Amino acid sequence: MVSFTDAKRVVDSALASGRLAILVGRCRVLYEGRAASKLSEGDRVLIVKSDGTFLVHQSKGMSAINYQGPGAAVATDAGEKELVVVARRKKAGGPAEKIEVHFESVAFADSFPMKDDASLRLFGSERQLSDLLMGDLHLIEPGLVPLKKESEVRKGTIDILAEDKKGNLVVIEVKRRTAELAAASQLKRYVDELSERKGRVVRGILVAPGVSASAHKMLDKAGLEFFKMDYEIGNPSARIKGLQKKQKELGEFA
Amino acid sequence: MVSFTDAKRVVDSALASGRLAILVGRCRVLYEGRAASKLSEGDRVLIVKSDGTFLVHQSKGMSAINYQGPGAAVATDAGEKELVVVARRKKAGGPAEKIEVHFESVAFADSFPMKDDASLRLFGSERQLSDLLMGDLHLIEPGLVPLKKESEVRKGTIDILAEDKKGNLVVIEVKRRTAELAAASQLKRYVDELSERKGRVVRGILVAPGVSASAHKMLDKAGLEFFKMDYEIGNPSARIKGLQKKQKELGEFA
DNA sequence: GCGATCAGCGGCACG
DNA sequence: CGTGCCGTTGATCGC
Repeated sequence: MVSFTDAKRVVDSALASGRLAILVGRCRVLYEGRAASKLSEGDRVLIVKSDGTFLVHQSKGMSAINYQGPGAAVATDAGEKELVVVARRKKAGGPAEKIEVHFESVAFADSFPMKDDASLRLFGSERQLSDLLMGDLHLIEPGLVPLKKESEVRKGTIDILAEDKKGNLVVIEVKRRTAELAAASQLKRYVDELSERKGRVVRGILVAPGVSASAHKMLDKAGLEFFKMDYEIGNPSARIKGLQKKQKELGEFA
Repeated sequence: MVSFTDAKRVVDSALASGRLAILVGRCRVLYEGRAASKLSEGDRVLIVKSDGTFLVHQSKGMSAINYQGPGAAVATDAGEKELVVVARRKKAGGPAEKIEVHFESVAFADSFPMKDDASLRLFGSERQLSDLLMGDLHLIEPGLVPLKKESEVRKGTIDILAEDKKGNLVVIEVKRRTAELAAASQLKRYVDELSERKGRVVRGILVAPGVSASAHKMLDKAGLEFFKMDYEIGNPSARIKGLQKKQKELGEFA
């Protein structure tokens, strides 16, 4: 058991010296900001990072039950009957936010210096798959050549803009997992905008490892296409295994 | 400093007895599964929950840099030069996943019993706002009456299905924050499906505290409408402040 | 700063 | 189990 004043000192000194503080104890939590929440008494882990990150974890589940992102101002108040740790934050364009953690007992409190200059190297992101695909557009369809990557249109960013052998513009949207309705709608937005701006037919191809039934139907109706893309991810690499044309030219492209 | 064998014991016994384990130390992390990642040496916090949840946190940022959800099988291996903690998991329909945390030193290791039966009560969710709105549809438009809430259609779930005074079906989609292109597309999917199934014109209203310019334009083009909804969130309540009709009947509904 | 999108999204609810 | 979608989404990138 840790006294409230000791626990307060741990958090205060951690904040002052850029260390990470960990508290474990019985507490209730109040949140008010973009939404509001109450969590009654229970044992939880509180992590306070030097950048203001504030995380309350319960005994189960992956997500913090209450949290505040980098930039939060953390204050402590040790009373007779409880220790209160408060995180306040004003996000740009949003309401003021506040989390109060009321500890009725603290089982553990300590802080740790955290030297860490490393950043994650991730393999298999959509962006990386899209890059790989750029060099292999002929696998999707002979004669398909890339025009531009990550082309900005008013309605978002087109993953790959290409041209087919007939000279048609082709919008390619890549998904790293099964494409659903939202992905089909997204592709349709790009194709609609581009076709309207160019005043001619624009093809659209959704490239993903799979597609949901209703997304596929929606593509059909809109004259858009789907290509199944398989890929393998190792460490440290990602590789597109091969592209199987599952469906071709559903619409007519004069 | 904690010995590798002691740290291993902490994790093993925590897993055996349903406690939550916390390790702090210098480590590198390897991940391979749906994607793959490498993170070189640095000081991190590892949390292992009794449900298999596995979280690696760096000194900054809100999100765990590597993680595994509930259900992961955690194993430890204390060697001469390092302590390895591995989490494995096979998600349904997904590839096998594995995280390896290689500790070269452990600054802290302990486990804690976590009694916690409380669950979060959240106020101001979209669902709640939608419920509030159901009782006040006349504020959006005189004569608007609710037909159904959370109505399932093939393409998703319609927040509120209503009927206007002319007998037109009205699909209402509620967003708790500024509506963007995706929200407009979502509404359009519902309206298109319903109008096709019913064989008659169906109105669609996007209700949100704001709307992006391009989303608004897209609504216009599709003959859909937008209503600005303001709300207040207190603890423990959420209240829709009042509805101002910002734009009415952009399309023609014979 | 707004806006659009990705995320190893996670989580939930419903078919 | 797939599918859709909300989330206090967070994080990123381009304008």
